[in-house]
Amino acid sequence: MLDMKFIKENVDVVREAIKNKREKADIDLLVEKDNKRVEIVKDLDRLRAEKNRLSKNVRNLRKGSAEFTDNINKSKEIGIEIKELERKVRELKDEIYKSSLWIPNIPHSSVPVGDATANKIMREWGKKKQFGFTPKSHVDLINDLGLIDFERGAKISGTHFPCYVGKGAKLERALINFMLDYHIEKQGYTEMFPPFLNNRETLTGTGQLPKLEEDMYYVGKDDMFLNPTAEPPVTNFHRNEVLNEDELPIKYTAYTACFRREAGSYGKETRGLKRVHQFNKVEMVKFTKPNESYNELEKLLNDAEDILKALELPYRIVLLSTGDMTFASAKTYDIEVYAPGSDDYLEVSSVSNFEDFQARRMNIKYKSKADGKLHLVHTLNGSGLATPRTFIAILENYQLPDGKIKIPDVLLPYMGGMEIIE
RNA sequence: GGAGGGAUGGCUGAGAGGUCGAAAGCGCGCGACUCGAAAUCGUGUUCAGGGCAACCUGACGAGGGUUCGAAUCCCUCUCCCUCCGCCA
Repeated sequence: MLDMKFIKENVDVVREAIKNKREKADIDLLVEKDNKRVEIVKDLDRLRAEKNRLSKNVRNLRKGSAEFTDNINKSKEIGIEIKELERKVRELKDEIYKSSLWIPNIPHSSVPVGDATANKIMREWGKKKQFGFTPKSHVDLINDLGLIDFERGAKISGTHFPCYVGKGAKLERALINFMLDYHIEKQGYTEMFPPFLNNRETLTGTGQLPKLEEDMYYVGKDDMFLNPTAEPPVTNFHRNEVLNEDELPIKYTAYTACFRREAGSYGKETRGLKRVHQFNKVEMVKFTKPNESYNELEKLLNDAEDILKALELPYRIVLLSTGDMTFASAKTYDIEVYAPGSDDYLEVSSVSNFEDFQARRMNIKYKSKADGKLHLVHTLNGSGLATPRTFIAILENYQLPDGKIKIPDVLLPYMGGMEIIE
């Protein structure tokens, strides 16, 4: 959510952002409504002031006197008028609030304008491995080695709900634990293990709602949603709080299962692990002071990259264009890992600065020592990393000529001594 | 699911129809003391809207009601806590 004052003073900037982000929102109607609101509030304030004067004065009047009854009658009349205006203001505020939830965040000036083709590759890391043979796809490796049972996963739940088995399950768990430990021990994040079900307020706070309601799994009986990423529960941890400036930046990391309908996004990614309804992800979330958030964004990106470096997987950093980034983000980097089996780059992480967009929705502030006032914090998050495509990258990059998989060195302690998956 | 208790400023916690935006303590800011710090003393410190200065208005979980006047009385809802039951 944007500040209404800012919107009114920068209508063109907001309009441009809506256009560049391919969103639809009637900014003119919103501004008109808020102007109307202000007009009514002015009338209301005037009436209230008058009524307060009368109420104070009534005690100086002799009970039963003409002035006394006159005062009370006038006060009652004004009271009726006030109630009517209050009702109007409440309605308007409600409409304004609901509309403003559909105004996207404004992209940072460093973000390229355009659709996905305007995305900018910032840098690449690592060397693509040269195989002396034709590398297999992860689907074949998974099936040949029996790491994931897609058919039985579909039997249990439905298609695109993979069921990891045996060494596959172990590798998945190793990956999660390795990433968590890395963020906690090497990068100073505080571990969190949040609930997987989120209420509406939580998902509105981080901006998934109202826009993405159809993309989430909904538990109607309790009006809750399975979390699509750890971002909502972890960021909302501090909803409606005033944070201590000395504690900023606050850094959390959390593993959660993530649930997404992925409606209408099939095509050629119907097989394997590239796009699934339930997957595992380790997420990092930061709360920072406003002037530090872009510096923290770069650090967050580096923290995510460190995981791929430790796993020795080649990747590249992509700066997303205005049309490709999410509703709430001001600037987003994607990290794409190289998968030789399909000779393709796969998105494994998305690292974003939301500035104060989410904080305003969630009402998260800190008290500044500089001016003694409350200010909204900036929130950031990044995956570190999503496991399915990391899993793919490990299999495809670490496959041996005989179809076995060599375990990356950093995962060895988590694999109970297993060095080769066969 | 049943029975009680509660929701007040950054935090803890008083207040029980007008003198309450709200005692006190903590925290924080500023000043004094100090080589410096701690401690101590003094002093300041809620948030939001409108003019954007004086000032006006609103907010004591949310909404509604009673009253000239509500943090304070009544109703509805939400959330939290305790006990019992149920499930694990």
